[in-house]
Amino acid sequence: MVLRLYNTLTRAKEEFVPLDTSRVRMYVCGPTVYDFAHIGNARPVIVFDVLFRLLRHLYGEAHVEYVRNVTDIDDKINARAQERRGSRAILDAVRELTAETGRIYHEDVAALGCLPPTHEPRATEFVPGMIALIERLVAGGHAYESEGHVLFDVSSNPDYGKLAHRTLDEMIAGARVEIAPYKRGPMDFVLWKPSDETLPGWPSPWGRGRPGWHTECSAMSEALLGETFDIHGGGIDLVFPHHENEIAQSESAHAGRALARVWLHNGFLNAEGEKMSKSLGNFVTIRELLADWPGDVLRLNMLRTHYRQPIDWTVRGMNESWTILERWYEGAEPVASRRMGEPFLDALLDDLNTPQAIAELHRAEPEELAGGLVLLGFSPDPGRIAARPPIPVEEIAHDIEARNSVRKARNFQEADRIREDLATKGILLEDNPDGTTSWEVKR
RNA sequence: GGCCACGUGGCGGAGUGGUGACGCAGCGGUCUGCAAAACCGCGUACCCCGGUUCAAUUCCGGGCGUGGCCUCCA
Repeated sequence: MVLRLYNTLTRAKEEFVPLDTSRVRMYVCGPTVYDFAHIGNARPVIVFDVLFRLLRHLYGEAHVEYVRNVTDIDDKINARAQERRGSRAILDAVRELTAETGRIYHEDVAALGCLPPTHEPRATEFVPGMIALIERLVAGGHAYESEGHVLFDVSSNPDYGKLAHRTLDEMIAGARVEIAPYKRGPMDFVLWKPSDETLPGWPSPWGRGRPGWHTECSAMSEALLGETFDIHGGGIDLVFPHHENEIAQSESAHAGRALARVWLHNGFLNAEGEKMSKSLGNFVTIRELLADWPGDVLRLNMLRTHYRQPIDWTVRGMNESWTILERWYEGAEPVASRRMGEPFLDALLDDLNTPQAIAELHRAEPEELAGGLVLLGFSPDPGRIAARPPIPVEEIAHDIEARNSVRKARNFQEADRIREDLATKGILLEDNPDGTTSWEVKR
């Protein structure tokens, strides 16, 4: 049983060997809490939840540590809080916004069947560690102060670009943005920036200010997982600059010792063939989807595509996922079973090939089906994906009764009329072999 | 402009140097008053052009197309 993972750092599938099998460590970049999470944000959460579950299966539940941070220091948060602060202090508005958004996020992600991570650090709890990290970088000649900012000197890190697989020259050649006057090098990035009285800020050797985004993850991962850990994950758009910069600052602060050994990145998600964006109006939140679809359906729909491939998120696809899940949940043995098929597990071990694993589930015996579903984070219980209860159940029962009595009288014309009538309301009748009639919602 | 992915049947989606994964839809059958569900059966797909090879969808080169990153972004 060998787990192989595609490492962005080497661009190859590698055998996964933890530094310490009694403490397997994974860090995944979590949400910036200023707005509802959209379905694209759900992809890494679900993908890395599956990996978390697989690692727990392989190494034992007590031996896997999963950290997913919450970014609650950010200029988008400040801007949003400013809009809705009213007469309150900005800090109160920020606190309220991040607390509320964080709560919604947790509800959404739980509905998608994701386990809580082992640790969920918030940036505001780790500011002293960030300052200490920056001080180390300044002392080591990797960072400099300029106009109240502290910047990372990219030229001090010969490895810079190793994750993105791009040289400094290539990046500078492709730069499309004006270079801030306080930067020495065009690719230098901010570790610390000044805050005026209207913004959240913390005292520091460089005055009252706040950390840059990349700094948060470096400080929190070090505090909770140590200098070097096993897996660092996130969306593919984070490869550059976020993860590249995390590597640069962490490894510069740690005498070149690796930040993470394996870097994993999930692909992007499009909606109905188009990039999801607010301007196109196809920006769909997890919350909105959960109003119309069971969380398990969204989860399966996500897992039917390999995590590194792009997904085209469509209503058609979700309907298909729902159909599959209904059949599975009816056929799966009660959840007590934890047995799973070898081909199923082999598929997951091969760089988390969930589409292949799902194909194996279609071939599996009921007990193995249940075991596989549980490992993937599903709850094989028909009630969990039962039709929502919008339906006038009593009225339907009454109609069915009426229909069955005319059927007994062999008045099939009237029986079919009742069936048609219900069908126009989206209710599909099924006459079972034992003489009973059941119904379901037609989609 | 620079860097990087991807292009498989009606649709979704794995995979492989040589017998058409798997699912959804569709069609045929069993069953049924008729349906539905369930079960059984049915499909000669790999963007184009070259090259390597006994053999390429799979490897190499070129082309076309789609998408991503280079700026906040999962």
